[in-house]
Formats: sequence, structure tokens, C-alpha cells
Amino acid sequence: MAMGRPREFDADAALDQAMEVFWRHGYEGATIAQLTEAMGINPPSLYAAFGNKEGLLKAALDRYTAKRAAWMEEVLSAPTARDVAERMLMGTADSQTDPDNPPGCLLVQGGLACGTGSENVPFELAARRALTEDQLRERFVRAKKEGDLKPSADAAALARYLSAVSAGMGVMASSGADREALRQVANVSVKVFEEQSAK
Amino acid sequence: MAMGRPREFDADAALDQAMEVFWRHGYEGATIAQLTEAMGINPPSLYAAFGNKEGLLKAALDRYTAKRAAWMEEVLSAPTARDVAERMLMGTADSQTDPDNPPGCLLVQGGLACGTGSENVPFELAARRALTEDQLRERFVRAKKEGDLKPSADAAALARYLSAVSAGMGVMASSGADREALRQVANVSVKVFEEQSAK
DNA sequence: CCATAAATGTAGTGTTCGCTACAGATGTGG
DNA sequence: CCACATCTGTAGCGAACACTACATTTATGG
Repeated sequence: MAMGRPREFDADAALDQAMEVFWRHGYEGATIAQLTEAMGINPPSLYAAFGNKEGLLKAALDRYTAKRAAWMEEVLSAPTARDVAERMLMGTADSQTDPDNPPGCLLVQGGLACGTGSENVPFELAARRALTEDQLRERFVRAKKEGDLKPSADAAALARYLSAVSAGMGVMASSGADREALRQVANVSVKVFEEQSAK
Repeated sequence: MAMGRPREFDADAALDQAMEVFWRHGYEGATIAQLTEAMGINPPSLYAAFGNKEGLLKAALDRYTAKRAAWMEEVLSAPTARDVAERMLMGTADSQTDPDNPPGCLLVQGGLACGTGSENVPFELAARRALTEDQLRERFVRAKKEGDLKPSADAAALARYLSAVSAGMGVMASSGADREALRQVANVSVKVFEEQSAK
């Protein structure tokens, strides 16, 4: 049987462009016209490849998290819980103010509240934020076993705390906070882990 | 000269309803149809009273911050910086999970990223978040003068930190985090202030 | 070389958006 | 009681939205 005409655009390169549009304007603020122009394709190609606007968002989110996976491994491989926190928050401060990307974090900027018909977009973003929190929690459980965090430390609470701080930094970055401001927040936040460390 | 027909609806009550719609759906997700229905008026009344959708948002934000002013005074009147932080974050945890309101914080939920034509909405929200941060910073400057925070403490950084944590809690609350989860974050966050207190 | 399968570009579709023209209603000042 | 100013409800405006029908192009399998 015949195989059909091959696609003329690079799906990953197009997704990178779509990711940036969603990142900068949010899910509802991004229009199909903006997306297709940034991706360098026409609407029928977009719909053939990704189904609809929400499918495109999910594909862009997959690529976003895949790109961060290596960095997250680097974070989790720090020797102590305190160092994990420091790498996590300092890296967040830097990436959220990287001029090569829109400010903030796609998983926050993408959309916290949406209109009728897009109610599950916020849940989609929240689910992906939760994955990072899970990784952190497991890392802190390990830190307790290793005697790195004191026995009374609450691994889940510390993971939630880091998740909250990085989301908060995303909010600040999206409204113009510069790298120095975010690093200040990161430095203050890390102090919690020094107090929770086994002495 | 004649004074014209008086308005038949209570502007403040209508603003409370509009506030809730913006809070739940965000600026772009909220439609004029939803707003007018919640407010119990027709579009011409809305436009006569508030100019346009963005004017209505600003009026709703004014009312939001006015309602919180008394609570903020209560927070700032705490005796020590540590107690200010605790009241602030615990109060935030409770109000962001109050079943009488939509989850989260209007100043975060309202819109971090917007489409073309609404670019200044995020700035509008950020400006109002900055006011709270300013109040906290001044309170911590005072705490240093009073010897309540140690001399090396950075009042601006601590205020930014509290602002970031409460924004992060807003993100979590909007995606379903319950009151207990937010209180955990608040409890962990407050520890920073114990370490920064003059002993 | 032909039949088939899939992607492409043009040019729309119907719907919903924010917003308003207009006529009638309801009050105040003289 | 009248002239005027403003609010109210109905109805609908143009524009922008997500999405698609269709003819064409470009590949593969036989």
C-alpha cells in the first residue's frame, strides 16, 4: 500500500516554537494564528499532527518536561538534601530569567484558570508540576534514610515547600522580577534545609 | 439641570460577583456573558458603570485589596517579624482554601499571561502584589530597628520571600491543594524567620 | 507509470467574543 | 407638568476565534 506524502516540517522544531507561544501568552491567550505562524505551518498541518489546540499543548508540555529531565537528574544527584534544594532553586532562578526563554515557568504561566471548555488545562499543568514534587519527596525520603536530614524532618512537606517556592518564583519572574531578585528568594529558602539537616 | 435615572443595582454587590468570576476563570477566561449574568445586569449597564472589561477588572481588584486591607493591618501588627510571617502565611493558607471563595488568590489566578490586547492585565495584578511586598519590607525594616530581626537580615529579601511563598501557595491552591497542605508549606516557611531572629 | 495515501495551501465555516445603537423607562430640576 | 439626563433591556454589530472542506501536491507500493 502507498505511504502518503511525507510531512515537510520538523515536528520537534515546530513544538519548540509552539511551546514558546504558550509560555508567553498562556493557553487561552495563544491563538491558532500565532501558533501556526511561529511554527511555520498552516492550520491543517497543525490539526493533522496534533489533533487540536489542547493536543498541541500536551505535546508541547511533553517536550518541555523532557527537556528538563536531564537538569532534574542533575538536581537530584546532589549529595545532600540541602544541596538538592540549592541546585533546584538556583537553577529555577536562572532558567526562569533566561533571555532565551519567556520569563517564568510554562507549567505556571500556561494557565492557572481557564474558561469554559478548557477546564482541564490547569489540571494538566498541575499534574506535571506534581511529578517534580514527587521526585523531590522521594529524594528527601532517601536523605532521611541516609541520615542526611534529621529523623523528624517531613519529606513530603519539604518537597511541597520547594514546589511552592519555585511556583512563586515563576509568578514573580513572569511579572518582571530579575535574576538577582529570584536568587535572593532562593538563598533565603534554602536556609530551611540547613535547619533540617542532621548536625 | 436634571440628574438622570438612578442605577437600579448595587455596584459593590455586583463587583463582588464579578470578582468571583474573574477569580475562578481568570481575566481572559471570564466572558462578558458570565459576568453580566453573575452581576444580574445587562451589558449596557456594565459598560456605563465600568467602561469596559478591563475597567471592571480594575474595580474588582480595588475591592479585593480593600477587603484585605484590614486583614493586612492585623498581620503587620504582630509583635515580631516571625509572628508577622506566621500570621501572613497561615492566613493565606486559610483564605486560599476558604470554601466561600474560589481557591487561590485573585492576584495570581487573575492572569499571569494574556493574549494580544490584554498585555497590561498581568502588570496590573503584579503592581498590586508589589504593594503587599512593600508593606512587608517596611515592617521588617522596623523589626531590624527594634532589634527583633538580627542586623544582618535583609528586609527586602525576606519580604520578597514571603511574597513568593504566598504566590506559590496560590498556585497550589488553585490546582486543588487542601488547607492542610498549605499549612504545611506555611509552617516550613516560617522557620526561616526563626533563624533570622535576634537571639 | 499508475493507483493510492497522506500532507499541504487556500479559503473559508459556524460560533463566540467584546461591545454598542437604539428605543423606552425612570428619575431630577425648573 | 415638562424638559432633560441617565439607566435599562433588546437586539445585534464587526472582529476574532478554533477548526475544516477541498483541490492540489508529493511521496510510496505494485
